[in-house]
Amino acid sequence: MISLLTLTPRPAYSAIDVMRLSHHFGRTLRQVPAEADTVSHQLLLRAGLVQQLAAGIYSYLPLGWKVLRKVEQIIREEMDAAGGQELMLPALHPIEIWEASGRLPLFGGTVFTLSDRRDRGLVLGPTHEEIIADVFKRHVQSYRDLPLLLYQIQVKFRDEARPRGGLIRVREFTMKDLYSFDVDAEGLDESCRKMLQAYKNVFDRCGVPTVVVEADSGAIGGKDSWEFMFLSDSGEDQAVICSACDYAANAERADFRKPDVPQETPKPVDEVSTPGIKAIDDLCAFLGIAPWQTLKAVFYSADGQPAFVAIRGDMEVNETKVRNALSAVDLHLMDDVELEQAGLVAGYASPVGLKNVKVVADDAVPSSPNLVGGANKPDAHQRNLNYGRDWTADIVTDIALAREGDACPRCGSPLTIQRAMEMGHLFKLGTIYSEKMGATFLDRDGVAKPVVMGSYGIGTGRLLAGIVEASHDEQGIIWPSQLAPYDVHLVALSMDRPDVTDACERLYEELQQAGISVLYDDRDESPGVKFNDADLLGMPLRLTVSPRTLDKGSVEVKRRTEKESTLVPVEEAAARLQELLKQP
RNA sequence: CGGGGUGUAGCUCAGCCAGGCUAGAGCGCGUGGUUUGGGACCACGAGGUCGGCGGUUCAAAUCCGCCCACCCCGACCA
Repeated sequence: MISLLTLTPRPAYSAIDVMRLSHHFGRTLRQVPAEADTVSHQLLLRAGLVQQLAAGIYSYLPLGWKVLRKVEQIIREEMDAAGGQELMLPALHPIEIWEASGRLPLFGGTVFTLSDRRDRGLVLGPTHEEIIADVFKRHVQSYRDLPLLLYQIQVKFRDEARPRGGLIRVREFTMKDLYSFDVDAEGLDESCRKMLQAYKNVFDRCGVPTVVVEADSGAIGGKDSWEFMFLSDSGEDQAVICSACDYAANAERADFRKPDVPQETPKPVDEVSTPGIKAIDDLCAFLGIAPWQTLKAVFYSADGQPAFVAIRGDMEVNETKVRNALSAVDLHLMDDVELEQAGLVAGYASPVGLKNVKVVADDAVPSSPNLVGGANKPDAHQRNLNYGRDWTADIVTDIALAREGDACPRCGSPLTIQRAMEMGHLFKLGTIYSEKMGATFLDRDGVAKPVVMGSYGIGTGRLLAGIVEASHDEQGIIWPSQLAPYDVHLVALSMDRPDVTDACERLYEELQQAGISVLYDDRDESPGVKFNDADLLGMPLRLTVSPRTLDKGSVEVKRRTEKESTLVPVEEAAARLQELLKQP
């Protein structure tokens, strides 16, 4: 064994030791920056992990980057364990590939587009299904090559209408996307199961509690999709969760049992004067009836076409369901101008006798007799409207929004609604991309078939925000030990005391020799500053060395998660820390 | 895109309504000194196109107009 003394002295150019806080880049903030609203955003800024450049565009500073890389490493390990193979795809895409898939309009304005010097159209990739399908089709010909799981961890760009919440919703973001390729639906099921487990592992290892919910697949497409949701008030999504069984869904997608209404024989239609009465509540009060006895009309513009949406008065419209029912990209409530152009009278509209307007009715409407609806003229309503007899819809399907207290579609117990952050999303794409992109393989019988695809994403920056949301206290971040930038925060009190600095230097070396990473606060700061920074930065263990502890031949060890500290003899400190690091 | 809010020093903000000296405070930063177990103290100091452009005025951080940026709610969104 070579003695340490025989090693060449450190060359001068490596003299900056960045694990000493005096040299470490990035500073802590005492005050909360005004722009930060959510807890994670505040802590990420205060601890000096990230810095904002523009709306939804962030720099990662050394400490934040270190953690992000650990997050990526966990993801990488779980993807590899599931049989995934990592590759790297371009961020810059020729616009033609997006035109080929026909998906550009679906993304609308959220795709960043640009031109090269020859005026060719390019896209800053918002996601990579098209690109991976292209890679696939050039390399895979046979069913023997399947199943196949390919993934990438890289930057993507989406010009979000509204970035928000620090890292929760950004415009330039790093995302892990894994794409699965299978011969058939059963294969896809299996790949999807693998990913469900892999995702569960990732979030468990990151210390973020998640629930799996049924989701809407939006612009990514496909038949089924699930989201991993972290229930948090800082989230921008709403999760509908059954209070009794395991039903859980994104509010965009959630179903519920609609209350049955008494069946009665249809009565004759009868017009009633309702001056100034427009809202359902007013109508009910005026006529002395309940909301479920009314028919509510809501007007949307769906890709520029007027749509009349009819739903019973005791329910609200779920716009995502309407959008899906109409296969529309853009859906918005009609404004006054659009209403007038379509010849509709807000507050008194009725589907009866309506022409040239697409009518969508909720599926509870046909079984709800004798409803009160508008008369298609001001200040009047009609009683006893009956679906089938008086009017029909172009589409009858579920378009109702699940609300707090509604009955679970599975067990009938009350549903709860909670704010949530979408941590991961799994899509069963099927063959929609492979057909458009010509990604086929030859099956056992030599027949070319479109490959069955799945896509599975995790936003790494958002996950970082979720980790901080899930693990912090009043004082700052509490890193799960597997993600902490350093294992130990070494705090020297009284830097002017040689016994303190000597002990710290020895411990600093000794711990590193033992494979423990150390952030050493060697600054000439007061104890309060150092302790507060240690709490804010959130390393799992704090090791304090001061004249007071050295008088007892000891140093002080404290877990970030605990209030109390313990004195440990200096010579036992390294062993003790090592032991503590092994226990979660 | 609709609604609301905010732009003054690295950060948090006051000053603006009621125009008027070299534009302020706290924190942070630099120098020197005193301190040292939960964001210490003293002294001195550096640091500002008052978001931008235009207008009104003898005079604009302050009043008016246009624009831009950022934040929040909604729409939209993986």
